[in-house]
Amino acid sequence: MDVVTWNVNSLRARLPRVLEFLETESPDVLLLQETKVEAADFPVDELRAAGYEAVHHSAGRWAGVAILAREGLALADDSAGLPGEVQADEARWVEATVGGIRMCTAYVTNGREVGSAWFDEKLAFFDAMAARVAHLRADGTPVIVGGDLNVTRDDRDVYDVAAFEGETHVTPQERERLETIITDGGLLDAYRLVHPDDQQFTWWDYRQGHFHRGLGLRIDYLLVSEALAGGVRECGILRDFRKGTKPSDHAPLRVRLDLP
DNA sequence: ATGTCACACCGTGTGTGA
Repeated sequence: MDVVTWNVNSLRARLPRVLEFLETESPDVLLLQETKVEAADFPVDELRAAGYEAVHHSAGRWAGVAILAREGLALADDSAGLPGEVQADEARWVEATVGGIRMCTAYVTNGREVGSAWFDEKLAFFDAMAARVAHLRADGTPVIVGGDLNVTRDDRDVYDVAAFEGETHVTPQERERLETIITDGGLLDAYRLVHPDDQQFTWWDYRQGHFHRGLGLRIDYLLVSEALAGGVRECGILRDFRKGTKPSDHAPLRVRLDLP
């Protein structure tokens, strides 16, 4: 099974690239973040024409998450929102079951400035995520949590640690919470599982030619239950989709796994 | 160099969020 996570930075603006992706890569499941679309405007028909069913949690011009599954795969028991999240109207979490796996996707709050109310909201969102994945673990259902978690796991995931001194995405508070999500959820970071020593990024600022200069962060993740980890064959970042016409500032991240 | 992008708004630029 191929599962991909991709922050598309507006599904309407990115629809041509998303349809291109579905056509050329034909993932089984595509987890989307920052769809930035009203629920009534979600492109259900275009995606169905491409052979994909969707569930989504949409809140208009900001945030928004969705799960796409290839036709023929049952996309069941979808649930929008994260229990315990502070801003329940922001559309940052949705989950559904596909192929016996509980697929969860998150678009974590940016946090803006360390110490701000937005930063506190970000830490609270991580805490709610940890509680949710612990609950799912207790249920015994295999889980994949994918999304833009807006935090680097460690310094290898940052192009220049000095450039991020005092900034969000690199603080111990954020990183400790990511580790707690991984530990409490019984999860593994699929990219690190396959690439224990590499430095590759999933996001590059649009400005200053950062992509072409190789200046990015690894802030998008696919976290898989331990029960699935043995089946992981491949995990990689599809950098080509950060190139070309009107790209997102994030590249898709894909895991290929054999189901237990 | 806060240098890009996307969205809303009666709009042909400005504010907001990333």
